[in-house]
Amino acid sequence: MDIEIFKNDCLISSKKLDKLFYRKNALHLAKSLIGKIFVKKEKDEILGGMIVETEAYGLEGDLSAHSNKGKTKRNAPMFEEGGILYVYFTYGSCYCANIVSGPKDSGEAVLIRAVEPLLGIEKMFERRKLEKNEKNIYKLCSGPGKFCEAFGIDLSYNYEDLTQEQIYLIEGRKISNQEIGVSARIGISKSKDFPWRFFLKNNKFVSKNKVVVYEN
DNA sequence: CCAGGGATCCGG
DNA sequence: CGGATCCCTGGG
Repeated sequence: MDIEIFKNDCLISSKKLDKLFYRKNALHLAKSLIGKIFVKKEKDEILGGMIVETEAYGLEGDLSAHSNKGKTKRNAPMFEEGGILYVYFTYGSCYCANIVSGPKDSGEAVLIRAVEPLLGIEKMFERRKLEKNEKNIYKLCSGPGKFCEAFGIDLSYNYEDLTQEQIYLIEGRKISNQEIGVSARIGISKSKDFPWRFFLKNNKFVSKNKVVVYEN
């Protein structure tokens, strides 16, 4: 079963991304994930959204990465080969989803910080317990915890293989380098100034715009 | 701005 | 063990 997504009346390529796509390092992956479509198939529903904001974690010298002090039970997915999900629970309230990158044992991942909802929007309003109106569309997935809540992602999706049928990414629209903004990552206290956050410029679905933006 | 919330990690 | 911290969110 193939799916079709229309955005601005243009059919977006539905080519599923393969294992090789996820093997690159987290910084490179974080940037190339912008514009890709995250797809989750449920029992009687398909959820989809364009990734508009990401952060890279776990490369050399990154003190804020969960993997920075070696493998533990929680961060173990980060040490798998790229192409699976790493989901964790934080602040006693929400889940965050990362896409594991690089070869096995590299300890790298990319946090999905925001997506632009495209499919299954009704369901997302339901899960996020938001009144359905124009303004609230921007609150559905504009943060890592919000995204997981809207898409129904919890610990049962930890280690989920993105080359399988339930959750995967498709090609989406081609994004040029000039369309991608760069900044420091949000909500961390170590390795604060690393310019490892990427987002689609002028997109209303990114989580925060009030951050220092670096030259790309 | 701030408090809630629970898992995880680290030092004693 | 306890206490601090945390890739956050929602409500002032």
